[in-house]
Amino acid sequence: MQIQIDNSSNRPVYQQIIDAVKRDIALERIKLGEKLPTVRQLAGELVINPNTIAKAYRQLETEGIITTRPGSGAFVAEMNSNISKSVRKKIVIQELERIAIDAVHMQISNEELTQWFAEVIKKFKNTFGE
Amino acid sequence: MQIQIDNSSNRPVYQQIIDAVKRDIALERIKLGEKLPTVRQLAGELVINPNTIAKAYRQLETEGIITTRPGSGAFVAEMNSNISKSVRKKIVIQELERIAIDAVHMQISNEELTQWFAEVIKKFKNTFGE
DNA sequence: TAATTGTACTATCGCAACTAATACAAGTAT
DNA sequence: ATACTTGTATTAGTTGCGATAGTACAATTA
Repeated sequence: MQIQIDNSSNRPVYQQIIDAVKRDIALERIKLGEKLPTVRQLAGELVINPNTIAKAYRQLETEGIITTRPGSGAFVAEMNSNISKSVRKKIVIQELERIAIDAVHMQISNEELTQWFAEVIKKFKNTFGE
Repeated sequence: MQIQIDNSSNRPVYQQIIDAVKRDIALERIKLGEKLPTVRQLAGELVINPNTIAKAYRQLETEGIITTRPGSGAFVAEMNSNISKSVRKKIVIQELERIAIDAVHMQISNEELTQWFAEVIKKFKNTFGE
């Protein structure tokens, strides 16, 4: 787990931790069943309040990304999305549209954007759904 | 200009207005030089404080999306991104990665995501850069 | 039994978002 | 010229979120 907190970012710290965990799982840097750093340990490393880490872990558990057990630790859970297919599509499309809009206003060409998309996809190809 | 404000959303109102204007421009619902609703008019329609609209317009002007003139109104400006190419790429890649990560955890397949991407792109194909 | 781990709770601080009211400056219409 | 419209600026106050701090609890591990 290598997490870089950007204090100048307007993205909340607890959210940056959630982002990092999700990213590392998607990139297979941490795998199913592996243990995450403890709340207090991560808090020490990053020099932030343990409550902030706890908040991130709590939300990750709510989302089904990890499972936690007091006395034991936090572990990477199996992937099984509890949201319905239609809702998932809605969410993703919404995010894709925002990118497209941003790209238009940045005067990025259709071809460029498509190529960048392909590059990104390649990075995660091992962990996509079946 | 048809703007829908979602008060239950955690996205700030002024940001939703910015999103809507950018979207309508990217979809060619409003075109170069056309006039936007006045601050007070929009505030009346959406039943929100004029200052909130003003804040959105001010930021849109800063980004170069619109030009405003007191006494006259706000108008759609020409598209010319002032950010460097490398920075633009960095921003877009970052957004694309976040989507990919979300998609992985939602167990969306590579093929599905790619198809959705293509669908979205098609909507905006007229307004992409050259 | 003692140490570790995640959770829960309360209190506090700082900041962003939003509302509100008002005044101002620049353009438009007559 | 005069009156109106338009975006801007300023100040003040409220609300909610993010983060910190300290403490206590429950479950697991050694």
